[in-house]
Amino acid sequence: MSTSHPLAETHSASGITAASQVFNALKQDLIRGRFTAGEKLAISALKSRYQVGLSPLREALNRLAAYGLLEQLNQRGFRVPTLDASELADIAHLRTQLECMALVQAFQAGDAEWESQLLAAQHRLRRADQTPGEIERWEQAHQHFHRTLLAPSGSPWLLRFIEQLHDQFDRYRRLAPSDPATRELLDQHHAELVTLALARHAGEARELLELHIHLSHQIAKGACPSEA
Amino acid sequence: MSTSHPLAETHSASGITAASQVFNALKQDLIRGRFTAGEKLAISALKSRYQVGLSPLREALNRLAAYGLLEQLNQRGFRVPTLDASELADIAHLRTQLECMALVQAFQAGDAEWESQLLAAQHRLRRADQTPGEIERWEQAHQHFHRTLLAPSGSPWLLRFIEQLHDQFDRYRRLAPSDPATRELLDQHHAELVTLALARHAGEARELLELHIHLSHQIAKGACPSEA
DNA sequence: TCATTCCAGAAAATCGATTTTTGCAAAAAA
DNA sequence: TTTTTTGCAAAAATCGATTTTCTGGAATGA
Repeated sequence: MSTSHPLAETHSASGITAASQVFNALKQDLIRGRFTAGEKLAISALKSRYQVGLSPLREALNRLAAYGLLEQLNQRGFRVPTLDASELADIAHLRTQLECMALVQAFQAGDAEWESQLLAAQHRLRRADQTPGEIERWEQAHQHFHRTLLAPSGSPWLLRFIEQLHDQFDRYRRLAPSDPATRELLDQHHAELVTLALARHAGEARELLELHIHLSHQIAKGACPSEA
Repeated sequence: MSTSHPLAETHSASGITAASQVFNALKQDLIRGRFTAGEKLAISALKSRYQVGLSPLREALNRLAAYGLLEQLNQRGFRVPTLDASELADIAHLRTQLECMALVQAFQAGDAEWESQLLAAQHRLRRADQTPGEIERWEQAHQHFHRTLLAPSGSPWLLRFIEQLHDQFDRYRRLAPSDPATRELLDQHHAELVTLALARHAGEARELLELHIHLSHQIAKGACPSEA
């Protein structure tokens, strides 16, 4: 657990269900690592933290459990999944496989509109700082970049799974320390990916994406409980 | 919608949460096609159909929406997803990719225990009839066979996605008509897959699995709304 | 001493009622 | 006629209270 967290200043953003709001807020907090891995969530605490009633809260918890960001114990509530090096390896490996598939498809289907959106996304990512105060903006730009890169892939289910794995992966990555030099290197990958995308060099892009995920994996490992 | 459906004779099977029970029952009914594709679910009707209160019912609906067996409209409840030929193609294609990946891994990791379980699963599948009265038993044996085939793959997330796609695929397959000759052919595949698995002929098995899914896809197409 | 049973207190799950939102139809205005 | 507004029933979403289940420690018995 961590600091307090008001859900919304302006009471109830119009037309959006309370359950969805808690879902999104909780999802973000889980990915950001605001809860301790393995922690059992006290429902009444969440209730006051997010300022909602039991029903929408429980609906959000159920959705998150189905999504894989929470574990549901039989009659003992919900718990934050633990971090585990072998699971991270599984996630990283699958990400590589699935994202490479989507990348090749995107290269075939991507049109001029996609190219401009990709350039725009990369530009926004470049401009965002990874400084503590701006980290959320950067994270959003980063996610948007990777999403844009693969978007033209005509496979909704593939993109869905990739998104899910990305969220899982980020649980680790955002908790792990990283040095500026490595961050710089990763950011360089983004730029090179754009270049390769515009030129439709699928093979090279594929290799670079593999490398990109592999390096991210190395960093993310830092979040795993130390080995005995 | 269809016929009535009592959830449980013996009120509340011990230790299992009501929400989970509705979840499972609803999930099965959705996969079996007991609801019309595109239908909007009347919550109060489900309430009496499954004999539960609102809270556990809504929790189940939320979980199913996160799983992809329901769509959640903004403030207008839940609807059964429509059947669409292009989505089916996406599902079938992805199944091929993912299951082939898992198959190769399973062939490497599978041990003697796996081999016997696989033989057992295939035997049970052979003995089960696809007659109307026995169809549920066959479906269960069929699912168990495919699950066993890929089980040794060391990738929990891959298996999770495969399971999810399988459920999606079955929504189509179970609605589509099939002739006995084709069914016989598919069942032959199962037997051959076992043979190839025992011999660890990954390449041939891979091709056969591709063919198997492709043929299933052809059948499942029959469930899609007719083209204009 | 160790294992088992029993008993609050706490937490989760569920229910019934209330509040909010939607959908539709009838009335009013253009 | 066509479009917009208004009002009301139906449905969804949410709340507060109740019921059920779990947990850990004290009491009991071996």
